[in-house]
Amino acid sequence: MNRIDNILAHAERHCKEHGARLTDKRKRVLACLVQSEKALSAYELMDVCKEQYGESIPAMSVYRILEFLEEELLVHKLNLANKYVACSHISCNHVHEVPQFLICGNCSKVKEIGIKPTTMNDLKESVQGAGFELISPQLEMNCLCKECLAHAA
Amino acid sequence: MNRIDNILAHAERHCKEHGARLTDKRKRVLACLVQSEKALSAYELMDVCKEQYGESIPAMSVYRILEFLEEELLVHKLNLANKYVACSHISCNHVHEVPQFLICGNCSKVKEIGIKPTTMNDLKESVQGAGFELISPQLEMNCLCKECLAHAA
DNA sequence: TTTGATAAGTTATGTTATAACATAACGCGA
DNA sequence: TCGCGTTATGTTATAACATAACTTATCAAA
Repeated sequence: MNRIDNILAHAERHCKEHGARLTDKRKRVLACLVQSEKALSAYELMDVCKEQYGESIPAMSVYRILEFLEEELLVHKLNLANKYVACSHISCNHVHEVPQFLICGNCSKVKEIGIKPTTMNDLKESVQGAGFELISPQLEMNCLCKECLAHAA
Repeated sequence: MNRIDNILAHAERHCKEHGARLTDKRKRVLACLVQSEKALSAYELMDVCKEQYGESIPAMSVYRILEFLEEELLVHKLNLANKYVACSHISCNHVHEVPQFLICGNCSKVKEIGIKPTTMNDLKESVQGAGFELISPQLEMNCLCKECLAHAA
């Protein structure tokens, strides 16, 4: 059983546990995202599905499927880039913390990292000091990955 | 001389210093942003200019003007919200640091805050540990402001 | 006053996202 | 297994955000 199938199996089990249905289309969209290893827009995802599975899913459906996958925590939306990325912890069984994302501005590669709780707390304090409350401590940061940095240099 | 005029005067001086022209339209767009005290999309800005000055500026021009104002560091683009906000330090004379933004997801109010250098360094370390390099340490965070929190409660 | 550069106008189009309504598939109790 | 409600998907239209490419106007310096 390869990596992708393993992840999909986990995803399926995760959905079943609370009566959500990971249909074929949903599975296919998720599979595309997992394979791509980088963030894709809904429309890019449409194209990839078409290429990989010869099946065209209308844009509207892709958005709905992404919405579903987000609710299931199988996919994250990156608001900075208006793209979507598979959660990198699908096959870990632990409940994962709020993710922080590093997005390569050049190739859309995404890395999900954890941030030290103390750093996060410092941030929260600054925010509260300013009279705001973090809705979601999901930080997204514009970066360059090593490879693109090397190319640029 | 009121607050807005004061800011505009500073902006004008700032532009003059290196030969950039703060034209009437640019000044008007900036004035709208400063007055609004919250983030506006390019199209909202169009509407506000129309209301406030009875002048309609085509969307295309608004985008170009925003681009100019960004280069002059008079305006920041918030990628998280696809909106634009006036820099809150126009009339300070000090060179300002990279800003961090708190964006109220409900009313688009924006607060520009500084983050402790130590916190920022912690972040940078985490990022580098993951093989990425921050392009811009301009963080944008989805928040709720006090007022909206109170309303919601 | 010509000229060259910058700014603004105009039109077309690309990209991301949602609304609104129709149809299909699925799953459960009668 | 039939009917029915729920959920998923299809379809079409349109909103919202953004850029490209080309034209015209304005301004300031030679």
